[in-house]
Amino acid sequence: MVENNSTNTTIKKTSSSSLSFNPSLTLALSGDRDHDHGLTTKKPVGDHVGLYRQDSVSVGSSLISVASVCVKREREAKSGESERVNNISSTTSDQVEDDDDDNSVHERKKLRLTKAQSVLLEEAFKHHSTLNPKQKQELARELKLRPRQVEVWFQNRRARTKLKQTEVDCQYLKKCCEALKEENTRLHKELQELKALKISTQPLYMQLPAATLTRCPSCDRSGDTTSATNAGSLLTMAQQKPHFFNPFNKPSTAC
DNA sequence: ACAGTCAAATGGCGTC
DNA sequence: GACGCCATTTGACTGT
Repeated sequence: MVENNSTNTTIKKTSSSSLSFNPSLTLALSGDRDHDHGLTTKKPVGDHVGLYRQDSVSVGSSLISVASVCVKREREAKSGESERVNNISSTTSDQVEDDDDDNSVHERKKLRLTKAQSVLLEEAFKHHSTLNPKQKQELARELKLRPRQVEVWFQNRRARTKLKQTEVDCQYLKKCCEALKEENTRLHKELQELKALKISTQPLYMQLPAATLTRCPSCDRSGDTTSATNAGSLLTMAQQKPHFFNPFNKPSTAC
């Protein structure tokens, strides 16, 4: 994929040797970079840059013409550079698609959309996050871009939206996690308090460490208090007093 | 000069 | 086969 980047044409000598690039693609002048980060380029640009300083681009139908005019003027400004560029850039988007693969030069020059193009694409995205072929063609025609470029822009835009949503979800889950941790800590504390309370009211033999409470040989019930996972089961086990096997007692008296 | 960021573009893969 | 999604690459640009 190769684009006719006017910025490069102005600044980089490499573009002069790449006039066989697909000239139908529109590229933002360096002056348009301010739509990305609110900053202007520090590089020198051509005389036609001023044409693109349209910070107050309106949305809606007028946008289309704004974008088209920008693109058209950009191309007109480049008319002196290459006759071929001029010829093809004045063609329709259908023709734009034709030379997708035929250029032997496949340097990957990156397109920078103009602000108007970006705004129009954003507007379109607000209405539908995906485009049907007809919409794509139409949008591409309005923007003087190849349909594939419009398609790619929408794909990347969807990816950005998804990423943003993932970040929002992540933040929400983090908050949930924090809340659950707090709740868990609180419940643990409560459990300890209940255990302490329970033990202090139990008979002496029931306060023996779990290790000393072995399996009752006669009824095969466990006396291991570690299996009691909550205060309720603790209570149950306490009520089943005969099944706690005290090794200090004679087996016959265990149960 | 270099690292970091953003976004256009590519290629692979799955789905319809 | 066209299309969308995803991971990745790559070029343009900024900040230090």
